[in-house]
Amino acid sequence: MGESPNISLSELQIALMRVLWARGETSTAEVASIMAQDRGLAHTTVATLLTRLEKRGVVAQRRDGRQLLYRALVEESAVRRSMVADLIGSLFSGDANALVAHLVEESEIAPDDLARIRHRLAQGDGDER
Amino acid sequence: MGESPNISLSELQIALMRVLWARGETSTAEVASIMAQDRGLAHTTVATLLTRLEKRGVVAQRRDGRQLLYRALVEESAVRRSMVADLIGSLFSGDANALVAHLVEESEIAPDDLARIRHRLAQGDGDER
DNA sequence: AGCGATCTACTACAGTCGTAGTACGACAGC
DNA sequence: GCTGTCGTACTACGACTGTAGTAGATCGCT
Repeated sequence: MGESPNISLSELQIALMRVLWARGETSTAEVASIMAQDRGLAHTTVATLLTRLEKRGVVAQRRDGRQLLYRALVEESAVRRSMVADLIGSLFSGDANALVAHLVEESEIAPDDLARIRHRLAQGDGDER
Repeated sequence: MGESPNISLSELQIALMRVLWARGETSTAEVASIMAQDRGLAHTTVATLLTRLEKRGVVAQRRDGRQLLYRALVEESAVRRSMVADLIGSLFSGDANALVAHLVEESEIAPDDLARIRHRLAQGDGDER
């Protein structure tokens, strides 16, 4: 079964998805107005992007009157999983720890945060929100 | 001055770079034979890839007789920095800690590793600022 | 000197991406 | 009912990628 071995999206595509992830089923117009606001994209551009994502199977499209409503078919976590794995595979020789080490070395996170994260995960464990 | 705000490379390009990073100045033939071995690429393909990287300014080319020798102009750490930052920016809303949390949640690293990494970095400390 | 092996340079081509215009159908207001 | 508006569908186009073939220069060997 299973889909989604390799869901890699561009920055822009992720921005689109982010809207769908946040609002669930969303009309082209709505997505377009957000993207227009955020980065001045023409709404035909957004429509094009969305149909492409649909053709790719990462979103589903449903018609409502003459509008199209889009809904994400992949979850954000799946995309994260896939893209992070790709990055680790290509840039860190598959070693996730090396990525964390890199983050600390580049001061993207403070060493203390590691402890904090660890605690948070250790106790709050049954996450799911 | 300054170069390198955004050095984003594809998986394949990284594979090429990896060779250059590992061996320093390397002839097309050498890179090509490695890539042929690793993923069956024709060596004209590799040559094309290398010239493209050169045009992009990420590697430098030097002629030795009729051969071309290539050398990386960007360091692996710079690419890591840039690509990891991009990923965090687009997929984790700029929150590096969220990336680490993701790694632990997806069991890409064990919680204990965080402590281990922290220790390693704490003592070997090369913190810069 | 000629021939084959090498190597680079140039060209090709399909696929994706970012970006958007144009064409056309439908709906709402006058 | 006609007209402007809104929305989708189709087309476009240049850049970049992955992939490689062909042409042409060269070098070494017999």
